[in-house]
Amino acid sequence: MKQDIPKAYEPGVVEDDIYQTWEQSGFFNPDNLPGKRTDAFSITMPPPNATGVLHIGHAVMLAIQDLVIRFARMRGKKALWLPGTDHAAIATQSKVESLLKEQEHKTKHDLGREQFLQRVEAYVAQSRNTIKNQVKKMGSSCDWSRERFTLDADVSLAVNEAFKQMYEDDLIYRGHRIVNWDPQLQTTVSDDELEYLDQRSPFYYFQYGPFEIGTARPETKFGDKYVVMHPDDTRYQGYAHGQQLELEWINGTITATVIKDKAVDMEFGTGVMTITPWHDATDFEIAERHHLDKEQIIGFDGKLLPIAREFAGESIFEARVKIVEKLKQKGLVTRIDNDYSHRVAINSRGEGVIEPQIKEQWFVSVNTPVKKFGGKTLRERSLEVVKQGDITILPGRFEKIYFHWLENLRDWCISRQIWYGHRIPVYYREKQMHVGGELPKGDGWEQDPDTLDTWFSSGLWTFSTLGWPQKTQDLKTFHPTNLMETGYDIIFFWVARMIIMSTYLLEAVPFKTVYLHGLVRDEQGKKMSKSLGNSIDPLDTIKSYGADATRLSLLIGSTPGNDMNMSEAKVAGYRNFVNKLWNISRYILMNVAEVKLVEKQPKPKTLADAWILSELNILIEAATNNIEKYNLSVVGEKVYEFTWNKLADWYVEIAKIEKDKDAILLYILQTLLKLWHPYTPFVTEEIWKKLGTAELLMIQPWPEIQGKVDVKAQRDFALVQDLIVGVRNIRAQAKIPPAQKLDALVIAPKKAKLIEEQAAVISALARLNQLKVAASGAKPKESLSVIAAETQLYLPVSGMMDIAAEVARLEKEAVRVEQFVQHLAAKLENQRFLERAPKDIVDNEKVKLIEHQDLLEKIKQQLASLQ
RNA sequence: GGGCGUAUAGCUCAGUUGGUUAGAGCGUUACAUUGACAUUGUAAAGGUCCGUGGUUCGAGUCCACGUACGCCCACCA
Repeated sequence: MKQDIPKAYEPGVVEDDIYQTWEQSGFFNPDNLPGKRTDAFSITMPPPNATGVLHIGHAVMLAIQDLVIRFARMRGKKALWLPGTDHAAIATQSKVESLLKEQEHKTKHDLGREQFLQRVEAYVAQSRNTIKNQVKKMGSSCDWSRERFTLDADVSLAVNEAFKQMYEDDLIYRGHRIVNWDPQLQTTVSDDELEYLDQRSPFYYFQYGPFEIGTARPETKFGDKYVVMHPDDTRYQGYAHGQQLELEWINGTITATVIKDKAVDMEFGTGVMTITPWHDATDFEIAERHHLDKEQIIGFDGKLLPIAREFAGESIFEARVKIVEKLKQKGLVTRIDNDYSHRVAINSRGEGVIEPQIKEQWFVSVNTPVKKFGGKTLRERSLEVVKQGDITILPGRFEKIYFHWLENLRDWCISRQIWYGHRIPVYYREKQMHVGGELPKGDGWEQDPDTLDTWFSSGLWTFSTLGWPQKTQDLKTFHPTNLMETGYDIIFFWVARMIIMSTYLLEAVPFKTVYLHGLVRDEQGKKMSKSLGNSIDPLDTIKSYGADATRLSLLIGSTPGNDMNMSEAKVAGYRNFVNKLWNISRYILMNVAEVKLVEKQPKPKTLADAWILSELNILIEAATNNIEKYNLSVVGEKVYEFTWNKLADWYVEIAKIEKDKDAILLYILQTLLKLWHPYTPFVTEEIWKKLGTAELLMIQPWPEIQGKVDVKAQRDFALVQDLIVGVRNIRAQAKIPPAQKLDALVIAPKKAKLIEEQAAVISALARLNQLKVAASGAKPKESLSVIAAETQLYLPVSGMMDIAAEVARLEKEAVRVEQFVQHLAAKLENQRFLERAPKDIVDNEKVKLIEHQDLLEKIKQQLASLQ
């Protein structure tokens, strides 16, 4: 039955329909998969922000995870890819705040907590579907029936339970600490969410009693009554720790105390500094060490407090200038360095300049011994599971980075002063405190106004999505998950936190393998950004080139941990390939007598058959092994190479000459569609439909090797290729049209002794030339048989020149091969090599020697026949 | 300041515990081509594998130092 198949593949026409078919089949849900499936394979999708739009970073994550999960599904696993969205507390809240300001000129305080949160929820509900539909555009085969949102009731329950358990185990405590305070968003910001801007600003030197101190922040100096120096600093040996000095300062005479502490850098400035413990983390630590007073200078609104007297109520930037002026008048300014550059911390989620402040916050203690870890701490346990190999991080070098980070990890501040998010499950009534998710009985209980750091709930994501703390069947089946695939930029934010939470709460790792993909950059390797105008929108490329081409361009040429460059030209290139695959299929389907499924590998009848089937088997094995090892790019390249350079360029061409290849062509096509499916699900599924089966490709079993790899066929076919290409070149140089008959002769000699036949072709070419050059017109005396008769038709006199070129090429080749043979022979006589090199390498070299001696012999024969 | 990387063709990058005579895609050039392919084919040109030493029978691969670039972390007031 001949089918009418369009000449070009049009992704835009078919992709949405195919996705719908997949979704309706129910096979995204592992419970519906056919057959008996005992092994589970699960991936939890890193949840995109609910209010976001799909960007290229999501696209790469979806492409990789979909590939892996489709592979697992085809290999007969109970494959679950659990999708979700994240509430992204700070980002979402500030987005809604700015909308409110723009549209209604209101702040969140005008609405109040309850109303404002309703607005946020409405906004989230409306934009959540957008990203969900965009995820589908990529072809993501995730189980939407298990989709979770980080603020879902059951997920929140897990969050409260985790908090409670950790509190009861003394792993969560409340304390005063320096936090990064964002006066603009009125919230604390975690260390990981800080960004630094290089700034050039004046650096002032002031006279502070007998000392000269330097600062870039004069406005914090009101309360400075401790002067600190290094205990080993010989310049200040005359001053003793604890010594008190009377001195003139901004607002009159004060008493300063000398503190000796090793935190001071003797090389920096004058080696003396005053400290402001309330607004500087280093100073805070010094103050803690020596039990010094801490005074707040700057309010949470970023304005100076009454301690600043006449400057009270002014912003730090206004006050800075005035204070310097006042000190100048008092003659206390010794010099000003206008060329001082330092870094200013800002909130990466907003724009506020960070002001360190002391606040009462909730913390997770990473250094408290945990009973169930036999006294190990959360930090130590998290290090251990990776060191022991319970978790593998790809690429390996990130394990080092992970260790380094954990070894230096400090307590984790988990409270945030924003409204949107998981509210801290703690209730207060006068001096009573109740920890737990439910409002305690009785009147007058107030819940803590703060919310939890997003990463606290994200840390539970692999199991809160599976029903924990309930002991669900899903949790039992799918946890620990098999793969966590995410960008290397959030290894600390998220990956480490998941390991901490899961090892503690479940006493199990959250995942067995971590695959960290790189950043997607533009073709010059620059970061993509809207302002540069160099970003590629995956939704655009899907529209113009198709989801399959978009996926390929993200999958091939990308290795874990390394950034990859992306350009529209690259996507266009893969669109060409997808179209090539389409046309190969089109040709096969239109030219076979009967389209049908061929499950068993047909018997090879000719050299070309044996060769292509061997190549296919090699490909199947390489693809399977490498996907299992997450060498995803390599597999794409190999299958690509097979499809284009082996199947299309050679085997399909040969099939035009040799007949009776329907079964093999169909078998190869089917196998290839399966191999491609995890990479390019849409086009393969579309072609599969035309094979006359009602079953979906997505649940077909992954191909297995059938039959043996015929090494001899591979070697012989390589010679055939050389011969054909050589003859074509000769003809091309002599401007003679290609000869299909000649190709046919070489590809399918009538006799079995293939190589000899080829030699005969060569020798026939040479002989004919000689004869023609002789211009005698004499008939060849020896029987050149059919070969000569055929070649005669095409071979020109001028071909003699090309024979000379061929001889030159072969001679050159002979020299090179001979050199190599000598090299190998010498090596095999080298005692040290024989003693020291591993046995398999020695054997390998012996085999190579024989092979190359053989090859040299053949080249010599060819040469002889030409001369 | 501490840590982790990268340097291979004009461009983007592979190169698997050291073992052929270093590869691919794109681009360039030549030739062929209207075909299953307006998205095709065959080939060619193009390399000091950043530099200098070292280990080894053998180094793009391992080591040391240097140079250039990138990223992450950090308490220099």
